[in-house]
Amino acid sequence: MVNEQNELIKRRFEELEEIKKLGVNPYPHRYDVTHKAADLIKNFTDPKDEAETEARKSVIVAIAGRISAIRRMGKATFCHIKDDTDRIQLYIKKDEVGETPYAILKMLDIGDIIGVKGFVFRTKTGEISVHCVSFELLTKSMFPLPVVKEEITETGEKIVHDAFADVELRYRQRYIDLIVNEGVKETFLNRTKIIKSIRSTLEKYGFLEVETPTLQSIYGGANARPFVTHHNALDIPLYLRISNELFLKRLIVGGFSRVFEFVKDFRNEGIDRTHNPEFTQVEWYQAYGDYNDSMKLFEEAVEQACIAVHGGTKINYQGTELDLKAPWKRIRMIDAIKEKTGLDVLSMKKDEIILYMKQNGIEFDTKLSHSKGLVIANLFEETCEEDLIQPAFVLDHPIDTTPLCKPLREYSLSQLEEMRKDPEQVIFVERFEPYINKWEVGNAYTELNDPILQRRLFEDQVERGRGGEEETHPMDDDFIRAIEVGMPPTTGVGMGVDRIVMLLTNSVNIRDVLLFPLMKPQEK
RNA sequence: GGGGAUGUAGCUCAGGGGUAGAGCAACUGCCUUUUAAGCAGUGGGUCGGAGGUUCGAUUCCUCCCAUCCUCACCA
Repeated sequence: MVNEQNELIKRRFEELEEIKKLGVNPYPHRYDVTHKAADLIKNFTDPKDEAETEARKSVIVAIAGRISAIRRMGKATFCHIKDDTDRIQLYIKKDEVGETPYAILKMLDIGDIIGVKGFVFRTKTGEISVHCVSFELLTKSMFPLPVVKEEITETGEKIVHDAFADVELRYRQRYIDLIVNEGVKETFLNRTKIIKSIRSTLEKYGFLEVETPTLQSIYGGANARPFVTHHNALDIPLYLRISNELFLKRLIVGGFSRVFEFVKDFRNEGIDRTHNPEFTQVEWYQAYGDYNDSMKLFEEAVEQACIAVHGGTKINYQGTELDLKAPWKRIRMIDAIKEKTGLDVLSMKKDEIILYMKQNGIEFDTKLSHSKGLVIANLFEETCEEDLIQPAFVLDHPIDTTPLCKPLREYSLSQLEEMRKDPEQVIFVERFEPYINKWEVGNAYTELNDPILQRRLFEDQVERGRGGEEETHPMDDDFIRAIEVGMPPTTGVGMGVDRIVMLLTNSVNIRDVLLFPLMKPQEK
């Protein structure tokens, strides 16, 4: 916000007027850039002799960027400009650029964008620099930027002085954060690399990128509270998607055999280090495959993304060594519980499991106590998740945890009917959740394509919703019709892109990997 | 939602019941190979907001706001 009263800003307005008086447009239309800072530095070689030094002076480059530091020494000035590749030092002499340009130079500030022409040389102190023959103001900056200084010690260590550290301002004014803070831009370059890599892995296997609605009249595909909005012309409520799962499955019904989509999902829930109300997932669906196929593709996509960013599969996340090399460990949920607690939950009654949890001080959600499957899932989360550091797939979840997944293939049809009638029997489904560093980084199924069972599971969800559970799946008749038309055997995956990016960029907070994380609006 | 921490100049921070201080940035002057440039000087703050206690509050108290950490919720 420009506060006219601020002395520093007032000063810049005065300078702007003086610059205009000198006949200079502080906001010209274009500039021909011939080189980038990183290339100039990378390609520089020291001249062999005097003659070559002289010859170099006629090799003129044009470069543009934002002034990040300026050192005036009377009739000569050094400054650093930053373009999108690197920063480079400029050397400008009064008797070479002329009286008026030098007067303009005196009025330039950190933050202004300039274009310069000159030749590349190495200074006495060894820094590759551009010796300017002319320069042009390209954009006057009216807002004083934080001044971040870098010091290179004798040992080559880089010390950053007075970094722009206020996290709130960094997130709210990301443009400033990107300009002045070292490493921020790199995180987002890596984010793009990761997404590109995942996309290319999927395309390698013939997946087609598609687009499905963000505004939905029935939300679904996950258990979460949605954002509600309203369409004026139709006078109906609409929901921002919590998932695109049901639409991608409709496309499989429609005859696409492999589809994927990177999407923003919106969930009206709490905000913390790993949750933002809007977040990015990539979901993919593969006809004729099962969850084993999805596991292979998932671990390959993450492994490749890691290689794209780090050149290898080993990373250090906040002090934890992780190896993302495929294949990852696979473990059934009930085996994980047995490994950790020694319990064989299948042979225990629901109430025995609950009693065990109470006796052992294990956090227990009483809202879920009506179902043995949910109690088992609850026990798993409270006891096993904390050990899932290295990448692992946790397989075969209780059916009550999701209405969209197919039961294990080992059950016969009649067996399933029997099991449904007995509340002490738990039906498991072909679902897996990949874990890295204790985080769920995705969710996948052998997709349910039995329309009768699908309808029944939705009805169960609606029933549970009436019973007080807050986040149950709504009925979606059109989706059931699509399943009735016939969806081939299919497997599908959702991957939490933001969490993958956090892991691969060593970021502590999801906000560090979102360019513009949600912030409360500011007063005034 | 509970607990803890923080909020002082454009930035990074110190201070502390008597209306504020440093470094960088800004401004003036000197300086034609400097680099956290240097030297000399100058200006800049309703100390997050609202109340209260007090002769007096930026400092103590209460409430509010924002941010961070943490727990809960969100599988």
